[in-house]
Amino acid sequence: MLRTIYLVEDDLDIASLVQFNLEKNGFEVRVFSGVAGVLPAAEKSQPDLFILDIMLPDGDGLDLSRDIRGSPGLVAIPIIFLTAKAEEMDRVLGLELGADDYVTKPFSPRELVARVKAVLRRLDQPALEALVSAGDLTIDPGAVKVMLRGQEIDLSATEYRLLEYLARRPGRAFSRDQLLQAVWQETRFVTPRSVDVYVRRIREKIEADPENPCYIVTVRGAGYRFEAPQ
Amino acid sequence: MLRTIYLVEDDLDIASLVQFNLEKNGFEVRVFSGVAGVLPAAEKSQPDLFILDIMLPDGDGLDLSRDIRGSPGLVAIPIIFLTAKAEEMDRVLGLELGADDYVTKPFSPRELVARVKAVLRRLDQPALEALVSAGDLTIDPGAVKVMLRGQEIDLSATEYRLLEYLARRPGRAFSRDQLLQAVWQETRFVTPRSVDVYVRRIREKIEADPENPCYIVTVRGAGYRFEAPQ
DNA sequence: CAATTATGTTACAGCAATGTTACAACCCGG
DNA sequence: CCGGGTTGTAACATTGCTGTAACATAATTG
Repeated sequence: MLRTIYLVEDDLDIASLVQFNLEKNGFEVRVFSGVAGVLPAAEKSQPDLFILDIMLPDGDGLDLSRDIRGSPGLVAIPIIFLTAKAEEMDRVLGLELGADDYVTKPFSPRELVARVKAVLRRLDQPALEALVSAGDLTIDPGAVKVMLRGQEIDLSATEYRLLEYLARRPGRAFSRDQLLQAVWQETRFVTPRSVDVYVRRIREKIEADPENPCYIVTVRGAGYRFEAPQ
Repeated sequence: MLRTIYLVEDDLDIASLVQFNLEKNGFEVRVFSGVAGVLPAAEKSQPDLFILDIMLPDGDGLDLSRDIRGSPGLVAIPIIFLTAKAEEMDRVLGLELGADDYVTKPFSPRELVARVKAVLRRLDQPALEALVSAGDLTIDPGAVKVMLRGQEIDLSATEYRLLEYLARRPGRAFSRDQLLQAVWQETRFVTPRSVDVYVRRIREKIEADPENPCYIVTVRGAGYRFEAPQ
């Protein structure tokens, strides 16, 4: 999907540099050299992201962002600020206008592109990032991290995916084949028995007593089920 | 259904920005600028979700969450934390306060709204497969689990399949051959008398008095029938 | 009431499902 | 190209399920 970015920047050197780099990365860029005209255009064409310089000849990027946040159709569109000085950055933070990120000049075009992608990626995946908790266990899908009583647990990629899949669907039993289908993408060359081995490995890491598991319980004849203990 | 969210945040700019965005998405928002008064109000009106800033003028959001988790009426209500720094996030996870998610400042209103929705959606996701109930007995086909007066009953795979088959068709009698056909796939090598044995085993596990069964009753000359007692 | 038939009950041998361990192939970063 | 970690499988161990037979008991019949 083609993403459109509104870049509001009066310095033409910077503007064309940024524009070039963003377009090279597959974004459509529309450049404004001042506050004027941004809001009406945005309300019409609904960009995917704003990059706002703070100091502009005909106004203030912060005021513009306030207008954006005040417009019902634009309130949710992410904003990245460009600031020349640290003090300005403090103002951005202080105002808590829902800035999604900020970059201080001088900046590298690559860094800015990376941040643009990060912000858009983050907004694409919000539902997947909510914490999953059960008993002493907390899974942070955003960080791809598992905590047990405050201690980080080291899991391999497959172990993590299997645990997350089960923990997101607590109380439901899944057959080995279902798990292979969901957690492994290629089910053809993988034995259902591999699931047993991975369940064992996870139990070793998260269960107080791996012989009497309370998180991933065996459902004889059916498969495995994740349970929130107690 | 109108969902009520308690927002505890001392920065009025942030609070009103969040309030505006949540209300725009159909939530009712009640704003508190500090810890004081939150708990009594919550115990009265039972909000659907808390959003807690961690640093507050008159206390600590973490302490407040501890109180929420300690109150019987509020223990299950989800909490999303607002944190200024990543280190604070680790504290949230480390303390095992049952956080459902966290958002670090600066955040975009859209992201926060998305996370609120994700948390609420996750909570009212019921088992996809409907429960089968009869008397003190509840069968959860999704979990492949049988509960008797709230206690989980341990059944073997065949015992479970037979009980589920009968319980889904209460009041109807089935011959041993019919049951073999339905519950066992291979009827050729199995004696009809095996059904008797399995009925006995199930009775031992679910009947108060296995000699006077009230769930699986014998229909002399015909087979067995499941009944909802009382 | 005895004979007959249907169902209940128990114990057990065989075996299928799962647990467990070790290992070879593989991948990936240094 | 080397070393550490990951991955999937095989092989063995173990658990407890499974179905049957044999006997016990209850219901039905004449």
